[in-house]
Amino acid sequence: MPFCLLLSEDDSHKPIRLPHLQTVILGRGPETKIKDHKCSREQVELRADHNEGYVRVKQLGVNPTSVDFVALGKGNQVKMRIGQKLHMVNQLYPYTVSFKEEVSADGNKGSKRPHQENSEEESPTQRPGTYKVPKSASTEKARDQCGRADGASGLHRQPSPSQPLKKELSIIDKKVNSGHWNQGLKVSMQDPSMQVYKDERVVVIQDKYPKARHHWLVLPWESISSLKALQAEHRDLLVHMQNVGNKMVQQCPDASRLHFRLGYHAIPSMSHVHLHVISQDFDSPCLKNKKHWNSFTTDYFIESQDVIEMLERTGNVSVKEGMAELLKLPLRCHVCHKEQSTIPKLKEHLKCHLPT
DNA sequence: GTTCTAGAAC
DNA sequence: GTTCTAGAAC
Repeated sequence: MPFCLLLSEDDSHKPIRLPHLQTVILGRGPETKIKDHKCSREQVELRADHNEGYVRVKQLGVNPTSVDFVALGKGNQVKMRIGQKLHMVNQLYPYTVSFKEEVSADGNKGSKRPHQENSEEESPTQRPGTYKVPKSASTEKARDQCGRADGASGLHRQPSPSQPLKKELSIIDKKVNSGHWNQGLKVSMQDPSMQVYKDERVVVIQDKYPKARHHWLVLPWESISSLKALQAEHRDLLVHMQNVGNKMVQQCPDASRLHFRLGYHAIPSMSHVHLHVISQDFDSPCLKNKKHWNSFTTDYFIESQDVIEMLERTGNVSVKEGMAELLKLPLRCHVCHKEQSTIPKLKEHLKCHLPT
């Protein structure tokens, strides 16, 4: 059974044991003997994976924690391996990690001790050896309109066990994982190659996984996390977003043949307010499951106009309860309202409503 | 948000 | 046996 230690490089205290898949929070305190007030009491969260041979390092404090001198930023995390150096805060208080085989009392390496098994340890939840690469090739193959799929979300690379110490991968980790997947829109909207329109207030990008032949997202430059954060002063911005969305439709060569809707998801997965502009063909390989379908065809999809009117009426935007349950409703055609038993059958059915 | 896969449904 | 979904992991 391997075990993992966090070693103080300047030997200021004893090694700290990092149990398998358990989070350990460290910072200023007796355990590290750090007294520097730039270091939070809860500066980092560490989680060692003994099977994969890395420690996930997440910065919790305000001041920078770094791995190999690259600052993480609050809330961000990277995987740290043997040979890499962690600085707890401000490039100070250096640490390394070590993974070693524990030698049991009978001298056998790796033998399980009784009553020490736990299900998580014995059945690693992470598949070993998966090294995900951006799926641009397959996505583009599936549909040209899918556009670029360059890793703004859902593309967390993992190292291959055959190359566990390759430093390049750690550097990629830092770049690609610098933020949770739900922050992906903030990355995409800043990427000029994703932008299809921009002005001083908003930017439009193609949805990376379009659920129809035409699917854009209109995002304000202003950082607004969700509908809940909207205030009366945002009314004109929302109107502008809707106008830009309508412009996107007008310039679309299919505008005369396809119907479009403009609206917001009641409970979006991605952070940063975004207006969906989506054609109603739902003809896309990226539309794969009940959640996808119901998020655009039930009241989970809130019309842009309704959001604006609510903001004008009440000064804020509230989302009704029970929205999440709408995602589990049976699959029903949005045109003829006929129920379909499975996604493949629904997709086959939708063909009959496509323009000829 | 997507991917992956166990196991339910057929 | 295969297809499909739901839930976990990221």
